[in-house]
Amino acid sequence: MAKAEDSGAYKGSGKLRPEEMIYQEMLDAILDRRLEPGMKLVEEDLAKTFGVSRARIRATFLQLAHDKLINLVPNRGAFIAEPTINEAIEVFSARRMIEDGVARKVATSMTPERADQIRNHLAREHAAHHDGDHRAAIILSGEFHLLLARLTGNLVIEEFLERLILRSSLIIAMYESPQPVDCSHSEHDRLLDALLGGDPDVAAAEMSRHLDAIRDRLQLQRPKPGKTDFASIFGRTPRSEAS
Amino acid sequence: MAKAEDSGAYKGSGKLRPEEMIYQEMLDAILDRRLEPGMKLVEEDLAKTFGVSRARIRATFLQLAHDKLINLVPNRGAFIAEPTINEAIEVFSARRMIEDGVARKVATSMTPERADQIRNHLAREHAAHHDGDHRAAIILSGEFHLLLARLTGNLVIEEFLERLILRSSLIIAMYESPQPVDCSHSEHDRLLDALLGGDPDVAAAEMSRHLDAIRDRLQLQRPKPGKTDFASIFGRTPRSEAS
DNA sequence: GCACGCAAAATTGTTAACAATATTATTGTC
DNA sequence: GACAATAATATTGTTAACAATTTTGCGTGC
Repeated sequence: MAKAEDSGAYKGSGKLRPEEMIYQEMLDAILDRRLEPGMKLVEEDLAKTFGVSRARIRATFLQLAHDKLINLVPNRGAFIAEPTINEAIEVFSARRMIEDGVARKVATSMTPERADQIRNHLAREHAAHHDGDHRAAIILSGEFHLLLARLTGNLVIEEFLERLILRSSLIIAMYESPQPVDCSHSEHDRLLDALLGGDPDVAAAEMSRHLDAIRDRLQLQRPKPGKTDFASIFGRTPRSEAS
Repeated sequence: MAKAEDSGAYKGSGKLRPEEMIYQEMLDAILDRRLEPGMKLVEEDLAKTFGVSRARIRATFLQLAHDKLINLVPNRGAFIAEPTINEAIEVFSARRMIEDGVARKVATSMTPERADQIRNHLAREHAAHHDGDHRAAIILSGEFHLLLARLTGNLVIEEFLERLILRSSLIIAMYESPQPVDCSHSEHDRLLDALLGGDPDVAAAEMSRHLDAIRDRLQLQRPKPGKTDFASIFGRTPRSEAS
């Protein structure tokens, strides 16, 4: 499916290191759910697919495992992560803890230029929604939060939040409700209003509400979705078929 | 100096995976400044020292680089990180942003058992100070913050803060003032009082003050210490010696 | 004496082969 | 026909050798 092709065109000047390219490709596949949670990742298959050595794939695995996007099991291999309900709750709780602080800082250091930057981004979000581009909308929604993190001017926070947002994307892809009631763009509008207000407490409260809302829109009651769990799909216990 | 020896005694049951052992040993060496900032880490030397293959060392490097404790330069190798003054400031700023939230959460979820856990830890900190064990004091001081993170019950926060505290330890080791006025144990006492008070705002304010105090005790005015920067050590510009 | 360039050494990056482990298929037994 | 033991296969873990790159040392010319 997602072979490496010849490529070299869409990545600009072609100076990009192949290792980052592979990481990015796998990332995209995970967030697109072309690679489903629980799926086994065989080193040699991937190596052949990308036309690199196993060692390179192994290094990429380490990176993905560090971001909690795959699980590395000794002697067994790599598997797409299957964030549990509890993990999902903890991730959004952690984000609230951090992004409250982000909102506070951004609210108290607002400038006209920064406000324009945010408005600019929101316009793109609205456009994606208008065009019905669900995938772009999800990505832009994440990048909105990343933009706020960047406005704090703190690279440490920015980098950590970037990873946490990626992890959130996997969680959302895994637990989102069948009919995506994705009204988060209007929540982002409200967030901008709060940030422009300049009151750190109000901004933090609005951020908390927003992140809780995202979490609450998820279908976090199912015991464990994903993978090829036919038993849950067909609502019966497995039995052997007649040969 | 820090050879692997035969070892096997101090790591308990001996079931510990060697990869984690190597990471831990290198970590200790970095925080002890047996490995100085800027120092080159040659793969083969380390491989022979620890009696493992270069591949294993390479994997360990990736982990350390992810924690920002070493720098990985393509085709050049690995170097002990030299956090800049700006990085130091950002790390403590990030910690304040996060640990304010931690303090808030701990203050509002305090129980007698948890209070005892904290008091228990403080007793160990005091003991280390009393014994003049500087190294133990620094480690325990970091673990105090980690304990609070653990009390939030959020593994995401705990793991991130663990890395940030390690990074802080490197920064402190690099920038601490010659005469270590390490009065942070009394600040931890005050922090406990604030947490017991139950007021989240008070607890957060006390945490902010404490982290700012640590930062302010650092000698963050020097342009760039570490390495073999003879020019700054001898206060003169380099010149060639007569052969 | 100093700068430049070239060659040698050291070091990292990569590949391929081998060993250890886990998974799957097969066979035999009840 | 179901279950257990065993062999065959597939996959991961590890090692060693080779290629590419950088660093170092040396010599030459100015």
